[in-house]
Amino acid sequence: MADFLTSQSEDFSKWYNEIVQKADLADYSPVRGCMVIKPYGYTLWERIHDELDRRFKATGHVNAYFPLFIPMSFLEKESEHVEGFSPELAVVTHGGGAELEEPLVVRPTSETIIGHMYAKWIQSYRDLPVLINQWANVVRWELRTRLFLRTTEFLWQEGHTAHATRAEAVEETLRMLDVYADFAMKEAAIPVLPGRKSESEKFAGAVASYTIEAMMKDGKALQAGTSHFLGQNFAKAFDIQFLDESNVLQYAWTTSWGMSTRMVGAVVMTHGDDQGLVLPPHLAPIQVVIVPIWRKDSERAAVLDAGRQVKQRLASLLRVELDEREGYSPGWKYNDWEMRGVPLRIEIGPRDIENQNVMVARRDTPGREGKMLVPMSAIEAQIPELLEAIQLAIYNKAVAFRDSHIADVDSYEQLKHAVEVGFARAWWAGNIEDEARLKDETKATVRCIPIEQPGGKGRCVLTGEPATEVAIFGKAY
RNA sequence: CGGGGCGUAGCGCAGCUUGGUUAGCGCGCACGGUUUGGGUCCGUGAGGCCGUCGGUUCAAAUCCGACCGCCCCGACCA
Repeated sequence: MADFLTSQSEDFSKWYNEIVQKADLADYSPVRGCMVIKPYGYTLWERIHDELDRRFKATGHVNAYFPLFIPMSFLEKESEHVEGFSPELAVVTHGGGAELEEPLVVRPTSETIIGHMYAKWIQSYRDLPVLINQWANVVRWELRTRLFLRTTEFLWQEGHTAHATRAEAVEETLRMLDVYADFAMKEAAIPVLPGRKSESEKFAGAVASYTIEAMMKDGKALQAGTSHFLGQNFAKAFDIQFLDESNVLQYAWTTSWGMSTRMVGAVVMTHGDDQGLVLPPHLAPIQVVIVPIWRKDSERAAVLDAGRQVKQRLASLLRVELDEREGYSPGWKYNDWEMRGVPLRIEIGPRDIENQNVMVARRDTPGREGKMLVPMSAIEAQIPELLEAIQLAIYNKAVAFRDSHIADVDSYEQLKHAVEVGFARAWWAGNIEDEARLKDETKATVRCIPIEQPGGKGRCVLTGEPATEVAIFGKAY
């Protein structure tokens, strides 16, 4: 594996683009910055969708769908919100062959239109909480794009909730942050740092934004999911009011939270290697691929039959495919599935049938060390276990990488050095101006103020003033 | 919008400096055979308005100009 910490960022881009291409995840579209997600890439997104959706349902959320078009005036109702998003809006000015009276914005996010609907739906404290999620596409006209990480249009889910009290809304915000962190760690095997966004990095219109930050293989930070406490800002802008138990008119407290197709990019950049994609077993659309091997036509039937039997025995336990393609050598197939990141490969040939075993190869351990013989009788017991072992192994590897590239620093000089090869962790009491200075001088930003704090007091790494919190600093995507 | 690179077959590229046969190579694709335990090998074949427009010239992929587009690095980015 090439070391991207010391190399140019062009090299990392090249490596990343190659994996996306080799693994057959996505393609460029005729429209600049818009990505075509190919079938295999989409199955990966479906896995992410399913795992997240399961968690949303388990926390009492339901799905709904809101329109793609939002009247421009809706965005203008929340001043910070429109200010934050206006540079990146796609605006529809014509429809039905005529100029529209009011331009329509292609949603960059849906707080406004959902806020408008919630105002109609919420009258009483009995209507609360409203816990709705939508799976949708959004458009943000970014100047510079990157497959999966920042595309003009992307798929995501956005949850929007309304609550009767501030405490409930704050609790919801943190609960969903926790859902994201849990998903990232347990399913995507990506270690993340949950924390609060700094003032300058928070969502336009939020009271507080929370994030899970992951470290990519070049030491840069990727915001992998966000959860916002919106206070009463949007409720006031859209008149989301209700009568409480004592017949007093109150503004609701709202939250929003989202995770996007960017997660696919995060998986690539966290686990991928020179050979291609490496997928965590829990997310892999295909967890095990069986490659049949035969030399003579006379062996073909028996080998395929054995392959089908193995597939059938495993099918109820995991996602398994048998590669029956004609005209490709086993070596070619190995390579093909390795590029696609399939965690386990089972090879079955005449020798294996004779010895009543199968050759199993781990994607996360290339070469001979990743190969082992498993008795045919033990596959139901051992293959799922192996997948769990891989899931754990790649997570631990990612944790080890990240932790060895986070430096605790207590001087600005050390911070500058640390963010060149990873994250820095230091006391922070800076304001927006200090953050701007930090970015100018180091290209790094406050990635988050972690939920887990060491306690005690220190001196701000930039200004030297007293500080009560530590922050994570790094360069971001 | 600034800096750099590049537009030639589906993909990756050579040819351009010094204009001149029918524009080439690798991969991929189609067909036939051969092979299959780490990307088999051989043969045959299909596939091109050389980014667009204009200029110079007897003659332009090649020289000149303009434009368009793409990639990378910045700026921008909850």
